[in-house]
Amino acid sequence: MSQSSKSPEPPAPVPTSADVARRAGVSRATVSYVLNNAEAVRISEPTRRRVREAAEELGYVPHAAARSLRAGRTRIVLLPTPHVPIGPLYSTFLNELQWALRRLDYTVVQYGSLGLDGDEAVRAWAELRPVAVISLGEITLSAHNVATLKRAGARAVITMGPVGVPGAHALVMDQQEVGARAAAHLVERGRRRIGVVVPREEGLELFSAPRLAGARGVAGAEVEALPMAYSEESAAELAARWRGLHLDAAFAYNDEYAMLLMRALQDEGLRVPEDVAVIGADDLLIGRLLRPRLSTVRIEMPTGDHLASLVDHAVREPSQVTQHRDLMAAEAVHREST
Amino acid sequence: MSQSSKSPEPPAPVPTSADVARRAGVSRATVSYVLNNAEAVRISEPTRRRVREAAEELGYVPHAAARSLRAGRTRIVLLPTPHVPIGPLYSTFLNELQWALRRLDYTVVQYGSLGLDGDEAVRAWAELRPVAVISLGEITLSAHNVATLKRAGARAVITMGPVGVPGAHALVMDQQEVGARAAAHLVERGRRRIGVVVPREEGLELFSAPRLAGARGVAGAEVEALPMAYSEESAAELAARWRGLHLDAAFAYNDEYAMLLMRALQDEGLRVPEDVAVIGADDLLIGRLLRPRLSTVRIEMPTGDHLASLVDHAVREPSQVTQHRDLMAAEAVHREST
DNA sequence: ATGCGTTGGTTACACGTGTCAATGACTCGT
DNA sequence: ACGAGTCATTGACACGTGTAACCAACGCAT
Repeated sequence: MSQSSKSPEPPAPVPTSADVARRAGVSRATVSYVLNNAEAVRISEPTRRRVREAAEELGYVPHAAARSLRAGRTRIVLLPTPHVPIGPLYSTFLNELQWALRRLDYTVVQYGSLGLDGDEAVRAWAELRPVAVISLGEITLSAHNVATLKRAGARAVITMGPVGVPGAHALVMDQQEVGARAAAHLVERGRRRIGVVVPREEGLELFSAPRLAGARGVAGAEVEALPMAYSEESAAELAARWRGLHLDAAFAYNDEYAMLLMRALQDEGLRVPEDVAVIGADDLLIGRLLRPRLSTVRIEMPTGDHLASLVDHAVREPSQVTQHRDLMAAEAVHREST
Repeated sequence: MSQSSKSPEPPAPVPTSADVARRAGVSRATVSYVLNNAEAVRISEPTRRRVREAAEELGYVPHAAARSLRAGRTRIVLLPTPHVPIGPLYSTFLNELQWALRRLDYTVVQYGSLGLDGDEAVRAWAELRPVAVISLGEITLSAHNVATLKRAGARAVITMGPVGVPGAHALVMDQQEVGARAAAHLVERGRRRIGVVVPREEGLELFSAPRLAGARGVAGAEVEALPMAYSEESAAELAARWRGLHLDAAFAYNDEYAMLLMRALQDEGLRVPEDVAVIGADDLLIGRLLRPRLSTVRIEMPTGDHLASLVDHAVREPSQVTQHRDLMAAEAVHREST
């Protein structure tokens, strides 16, 4: 609509610091000094003003790539995110983390592995020369991978997977704990045969597999894996054949899956918790809205700000010693469904 | 633990293409040609092999910043995200979008406005020289802002807010429609005095305000705004004073808020839908689990792939004509709570 | 007049890459 | 034997920035 003039396409090249210099009648170096508030060099106040005005008038914006090329380092934090919504708990955590990093003046780059194998994915990451990498464990990186990243300028490599990697700071978040707490809770309350609901959705194995394994490891519990998709149909289908499974308890990947299953079981005429105990995970608020109220496993996640400042610290002080911290705490919360 | 040698700190500088050239015994130009599979120039097969091997052995990884500096353009898509979890519907949409963009070989950069005013935020964005910007409307950008971004190399500026911006491709997503549909549905069913639940959480006004306004615009409805936080306490508090409000219906920002309120109302002894009709929005799966089943407004969002390919198209063919497309369709879904 | 510190600025290089134009080495047709 | 034409490769420049080293002019005491 508001097409400019008839001018065909002189794309009005983006102004550089040289343009600013010309306009202010000074050298490019002076421009750089002024705009970066360099204190080591003395520039007279009138000149400073002229430069600032020229920059303003031209709408000058420095070129981040050129800048970090010259500097030899970036402020990029790479955050390879899984390509499936992991659940509300992690979504909010990631969101929080991003903002905390942004506040510390980092540039957060989302980068998926995109089906590449580990080495290729890491190479792709390294191209950006990130100053830090926070891997959630979508791809498990080898010691060699960590070395590659570090040589490419990464001063901190943080893995949040279930297992630490040599050379990387590890924030171990062992999802097994979640499964273990849930199963233990059920066993305590006299249940023996536990069905563990495993999402059919791809990409969630990263979290669901350890949770299942954790449940398996609890003494006194026989567990059976039950694949189920996140849909009413799938839940109904599972509920329909429930009686034949001879289970007295269910532990679902998630409160959402647990709610879905519990409703389907009730619709099937099964009583919760008398006939079957149901427990979820993540302690979502909505889990408390059903009746009976859903028992769950509360997970103590590190706060986004905390992790961000930890990253920041690691960047400033690239301590040789690779720290391992266990940041996960999980505890069963008894409500009414168990 | 596995501290390397006693070597103090020779940080083993990251290898450049010059290093590869030296090792392969060729010039840097050749390396570039080989590694980029340049077809215009013919390089003998043996040389190609030598170069590839040298690169492999050194673990050479090109420097993205240098590359895009030279190229004069990037593949960065800037995605300024609101700093509050907007809701499951949008979370999954954004996630989908990111992956779709990644598949098209774009680099997605999350960048928050960080409390800066519009101009400053846009300047910060422009530093990255993104090839495209997808604004969700967290900050409303002026025509001047769009011009700034375009001069900085953005070939597509896409706003998803409620209103188009001159110069930008606009994917209008008018949230008012949602409120209007909800209110109309309630009026149709004989309700007159509608309480609209508005989240207390900051940052959601972006979505909640238009939805409220949309409800206000419906003839035959008296609407009252009811602030409520996303917590059981807040919901209970609102429910406790419900009778005094003399309302016969509630429209909540979200299915989640609706569920929270509905449960609180029921706990207060009010019958749904007899005493009060409740309708939510976003058509979340869990909304169907409560009894009565929650009525809602289903929102037809563009798929992530669709938007991504639209971005891609806009980047390749920077059509002068700025398109406006209305991508939002909303319809009320009647279940049991209204 | 010479030496010297201070003020206010500039010149020149480096960062790592892509690519145009030029250059040898070889083959070939006459 | 000699220019014409391919083949394989290289030298040199540009992209936009930050900063160390240098320099002109000035004031001022020797």
